[in-house]
Amino acid sequence: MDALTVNEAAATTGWSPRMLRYVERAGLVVPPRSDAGYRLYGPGQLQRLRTLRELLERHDVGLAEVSFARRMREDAGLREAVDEWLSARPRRPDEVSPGEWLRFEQDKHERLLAAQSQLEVR
Amino acid sequence: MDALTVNEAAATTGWSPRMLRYVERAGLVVPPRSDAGYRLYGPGQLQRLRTLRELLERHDVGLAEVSFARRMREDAGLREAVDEWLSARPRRPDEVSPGEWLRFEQDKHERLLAAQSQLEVR
DNA sequence: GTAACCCTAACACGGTCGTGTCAAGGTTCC
DNA sequence: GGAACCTTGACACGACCGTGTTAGGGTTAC
Repeated sequence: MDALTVNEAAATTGWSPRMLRYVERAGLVVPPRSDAGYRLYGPGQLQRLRTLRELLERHDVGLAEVSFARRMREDAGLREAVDEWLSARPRRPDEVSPGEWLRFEQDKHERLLAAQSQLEVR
Repeated sequence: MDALTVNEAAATTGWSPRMLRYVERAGLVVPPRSDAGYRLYGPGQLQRLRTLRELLERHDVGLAEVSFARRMREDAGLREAVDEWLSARPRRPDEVSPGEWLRFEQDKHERLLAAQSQLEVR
């Protein structure tokens, strides 16, 4: 009886039931089902949901990105292609000035924060 | 004089000038600038743009995903956290039935194709 | 000096991500 | 047998991704 239904699992992991279904759809935590098709979260899945949550919050990552990391890990061809492209840095060091490529991610973050403070003020 | 301006570089790499600026913003191919601020694409950048294009097409990946792969490569903390989460598979093999987690990506693809054929018909 | 090019900033638009909510219908439990 | 739960499917919504386009203003080259 140590298997929780979706609402119970949500309550003990900090996700919403909606998001638990979404996480399943993304292939990240897929619980087994009862005969009637109910999701049954065991201790393993619950732990996995909690650590996933930590991972996303701590490193500002999205589910899609973790999914992509998983895809790279499973698909050797993809992994090699990406790795090779990334390691083929320019012969002359004319390309990336350090601190430049951070702008992209930072801008996203700033826009997000700006949007949030708008909400708070309201 | 073996450095091309943004329009010329676009013509020889298959990107649009707009996208060349976007790719730069994503930190993937950042050309040096002339005194006046013009982007100057050398042979190295041009090659990199062509191979990037191949990579994206061949593996159905987006710029944001390559950017994320780069981020994982630079940020050891992130890389370790993601890798650890992904390798911490369930003790009992009750979690992912093979072929299940493919649905997510496939669905995306199908919806995309459906949308595209709508356009063609029109 | 002027045509042709470059720059950034911005609007626009369909698609995806993350999330909530609601509807129509099965299941479980008293 | 009805309340309280579960299922899938859909609409909604703001933010982001990929992309084109346009506007206002410098630069280059003839």
